[in-house]
Amino acid sequence: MVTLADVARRAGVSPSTVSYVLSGKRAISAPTRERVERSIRELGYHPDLRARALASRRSDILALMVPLRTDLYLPVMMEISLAVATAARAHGYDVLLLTGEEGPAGVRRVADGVRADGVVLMDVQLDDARLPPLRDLGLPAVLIGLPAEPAGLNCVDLDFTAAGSLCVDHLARLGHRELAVLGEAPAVYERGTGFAERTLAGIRERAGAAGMRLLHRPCQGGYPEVAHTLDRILDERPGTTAFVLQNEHAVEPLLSLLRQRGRAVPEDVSVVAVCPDQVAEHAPVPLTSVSLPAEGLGRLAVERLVTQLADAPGGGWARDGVLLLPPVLTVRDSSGPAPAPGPPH
Amino acid sequence: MVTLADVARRAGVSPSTVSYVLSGKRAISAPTRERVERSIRELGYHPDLRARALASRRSDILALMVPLRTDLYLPVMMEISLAVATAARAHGYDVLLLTGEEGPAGVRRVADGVRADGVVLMDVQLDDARLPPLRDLGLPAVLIGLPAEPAGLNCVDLDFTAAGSLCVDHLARLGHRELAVLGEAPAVYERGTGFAERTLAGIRERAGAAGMRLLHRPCQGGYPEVAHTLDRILDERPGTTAFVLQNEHAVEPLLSLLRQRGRAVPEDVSVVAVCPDQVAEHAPVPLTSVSLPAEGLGRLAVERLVTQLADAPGGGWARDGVLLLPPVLTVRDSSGPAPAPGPPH
DNA sequence: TAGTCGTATCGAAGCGCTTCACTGAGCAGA
DNA sequence: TCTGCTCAGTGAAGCGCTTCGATACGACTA
Repeated sequence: MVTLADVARRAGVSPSTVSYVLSGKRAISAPTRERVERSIRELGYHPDLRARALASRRSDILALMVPLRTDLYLPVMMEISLAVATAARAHGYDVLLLTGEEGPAGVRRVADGVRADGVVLMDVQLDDARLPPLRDLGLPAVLIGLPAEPAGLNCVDLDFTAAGSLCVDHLARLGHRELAVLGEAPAVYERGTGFAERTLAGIRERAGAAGMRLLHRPCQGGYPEVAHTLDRILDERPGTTAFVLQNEHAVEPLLSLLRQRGRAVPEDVSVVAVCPDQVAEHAPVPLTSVSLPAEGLGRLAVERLVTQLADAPGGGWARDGVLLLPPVLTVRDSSGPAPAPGPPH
Repeated sequence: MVTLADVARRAGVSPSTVSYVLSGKRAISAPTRERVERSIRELGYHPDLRARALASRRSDILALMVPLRTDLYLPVMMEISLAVATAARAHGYDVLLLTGEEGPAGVRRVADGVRADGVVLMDVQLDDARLPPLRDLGLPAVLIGLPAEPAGLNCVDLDFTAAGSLCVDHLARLGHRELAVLGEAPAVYERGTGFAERTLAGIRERAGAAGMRLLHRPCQGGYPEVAHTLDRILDERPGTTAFVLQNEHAVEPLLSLLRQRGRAVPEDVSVVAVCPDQVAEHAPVPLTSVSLPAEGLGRLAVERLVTQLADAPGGGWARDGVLLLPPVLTVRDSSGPAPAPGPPH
């Protein structure tokens, strides 16, 4: 193994000089730099990152805690993770992959063992058990999601409240008066996952303002579950002409079942979803949707974390707090004017 | 920060003793061990993993290279990744997340910088550019997938050839004589992704032996693409009564389109898929399928890598070479006896 | 000409842990 | 009684890099 000392010897300089050439933290004359660089090239030297991490007290590693859940939509989690990895690399960091399974213990492990300089947390609950250790240990962090108490925390998320409002605005403008929300799985609400609640809050508020009737039903993905939920909705509110959908697993079943029930989309019923563009575009009927900017969230999280690390290497707290991305609604084929009131189906 | 030296001082022993208590590499008398352990507890000591990595020449980190592709089925990649992370933790390792984007350079970076003790490679091509650096640098590795030249490499994969055969056997036994294969996206074949070819080989061989007519069409996911491919197939071979499906993105569209075309599943047409059980179970018609054991592959890869590291810490090559998991076919609702020959549709 | 400053480089002291060679003490066998 | 073990524990030398003074030297200023 070639070490920095070998490089120094061959270049006829001291090790510190080589180090400074590498880090650029001190001025080095052109001829010396050249000699060192040649020596590096000729020996095929690569710095040992472990030694660097120990001496410099920074590992150039970011930890990423990915949820290990079956009720979330994996492609979104995957896309965020890959965006985090890619963005981190672009900033010279590597990414350590932790699973949500580890919970607060994982945060402690990383902080205590100084494995990473900072951490990105996904799938943040309103009352997230990982936050106390984060605060105690002063580990620089960015959350993708919004806890109940975000004070002093660096958070990034889609503005789901505004997203919900946006969906309702769109439907209200089209003349719809009876709205049903097909939400995430019950477990998602039960464990206090903020984004589901926030979307609903946005929907509720705007529906109330617009004088629309509203029904909300959590819903597991899968045909039988969606069928059951849909039938209940149509039974209780036969006049429902609009759906807001926040569960990627329910997209195919819902569209398929609506057709089976004889409701044409968008002629009889409009559907607006909150989901990734890819899902909206590839649905049997391309969906009018508010896009879930998975890639953007991942990238943003890394950028904020990197900034934080540069500003306060020790682990000072974030300056800018919460950043909510404004939602964007794209009109596709699944939404249209409310049908003229006619005889119930 | 509490260091090992602090612990030693408080316990009244030398640092090496503390180290040995921690690692268990030497016998320590019960009373001494107790004193050290108490001292650790009282000081809240946690070893600095960077320092440990430097001194012990192992980082207890495994690198995982995840593909960054849009034509693969993300949930499978995600499931494998999470299984790798979980299994690694169970063996005391952390996981470094690399993206396929980095290619051979990523392998070099990890090896040169000694960031990880070994690497798990996903999405292995027949002629994979990451293998030469792997061999040159002697980095312990396990591939999930099978390259063209697996000699001396530690590989884990589903036996896709056998999986293909199994599908055909099942259909042949049900009396089907005309078979169509809806494969992965063309790009997947073009870049030489072994598993797609191997499945096809298994199908071809067995179809030939059974005297079945066979048609293979690569197919992108999505409705328009599947519709186009399906129509071509039914046009060229109107008598087709059986489909083998190897593209998760095509599941919903295919079933939906078959129904639209007036072909009942399984009465008129049987469909057998190679896909994760979850996909098969949640399809509109639960699919007879050969399961893709994503979780198992991830776990297995880690176990083999960990074994390899224990056996030959320096990075000797694997002993057992290639391990192909036997495929398992589960009969569900999408396959049935071939319909009696009748007038073409 | 002496004093001052800035620049380029060096030396050495770490970073916190592991590990090897060694020391004593206790004990069995001869 | 002496030898030869084993068992517990110690000390010190690293692991390969960073970083903080200190130094040497030429160029300016006064």
